[in-house]
Amino acid sequence: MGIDDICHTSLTLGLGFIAPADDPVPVGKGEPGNCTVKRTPRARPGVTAVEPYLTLALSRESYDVGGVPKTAVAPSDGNSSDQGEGRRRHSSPHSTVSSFSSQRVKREGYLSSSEEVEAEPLKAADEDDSGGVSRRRKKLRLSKEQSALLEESFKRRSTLNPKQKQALSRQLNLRPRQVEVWFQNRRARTKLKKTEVDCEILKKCCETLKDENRRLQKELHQLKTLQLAQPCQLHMSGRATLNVCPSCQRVDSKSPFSMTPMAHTHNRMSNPSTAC
DNA sequence: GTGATCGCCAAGGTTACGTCA
DNA sequence: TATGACGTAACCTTGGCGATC
Repeated sequence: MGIDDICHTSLTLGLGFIAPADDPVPVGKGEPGNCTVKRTPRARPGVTAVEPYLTLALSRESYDVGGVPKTAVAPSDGNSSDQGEGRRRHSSPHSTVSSFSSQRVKREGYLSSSEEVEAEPLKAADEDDSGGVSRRRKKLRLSKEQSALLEESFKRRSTLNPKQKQALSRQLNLRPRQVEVWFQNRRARTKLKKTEVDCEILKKCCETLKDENRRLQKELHQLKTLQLAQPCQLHMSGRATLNVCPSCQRVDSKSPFSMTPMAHTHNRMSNPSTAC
């Protein structure tokens, strides 16, 4: 299928299709209360409601139980910045066709009735005070219970497979996408925190090494001075030599004239992390 | 075996909202 | 009460990787 074909398909089957704002569609067949939600594609600022987006379903029969076109790419959840992750993702490695796929829709749980968990956050985000279509995303504040459960899950595993995500989203009464985003952000924060901790450790390590270096330089200087003052004592046997580490120039303070190599010193310096 | 596609993730970043001092 | 700082939910972009077709 070429680009032209795709374009024709979009025009023929889906261009300008908008679920009527006053036509709530049922969501969540098995959900308690069988709530309804206005799944209205929200317009971008300055863009009319007929902004083209793709759908292959024009009739109500083509909706799944979640009330969402099974193969449609709706304009995601609506505000200007979060338009169509599925439209833009993999723009480089994947083709235009691919980026018009239903990735985002699937992620949002639109494709599968089993994935449609709840829609209240969407509903809240869909309408402004005047009952019209809001262009702002409604930020959800997770409850303490939700946060605790998410944290607990994150402690067990920092990534979720689709089943786990689904189960967790049901348990939390959140959309799978929300669980996914939470885990992504959580992983990012964890890594950032770890990086900060590592940075502090390295700073301390660096200071320690600087101090040690200064001390060793001083020690070396003293020994060189001593060597100049008493050369015969340092070459009494003709075999004894200063035991100086070639990399850090440290002299074995316990036995400066030993014949044994300073393996421990080399190891310490070649692996700075063990030095701290 | 190879290429296209898909799904997921990481990394690095932005935006917008809620909270609090 | 207004405001700025901060935390964070939600999202974007680019790119990598494994699985599948």
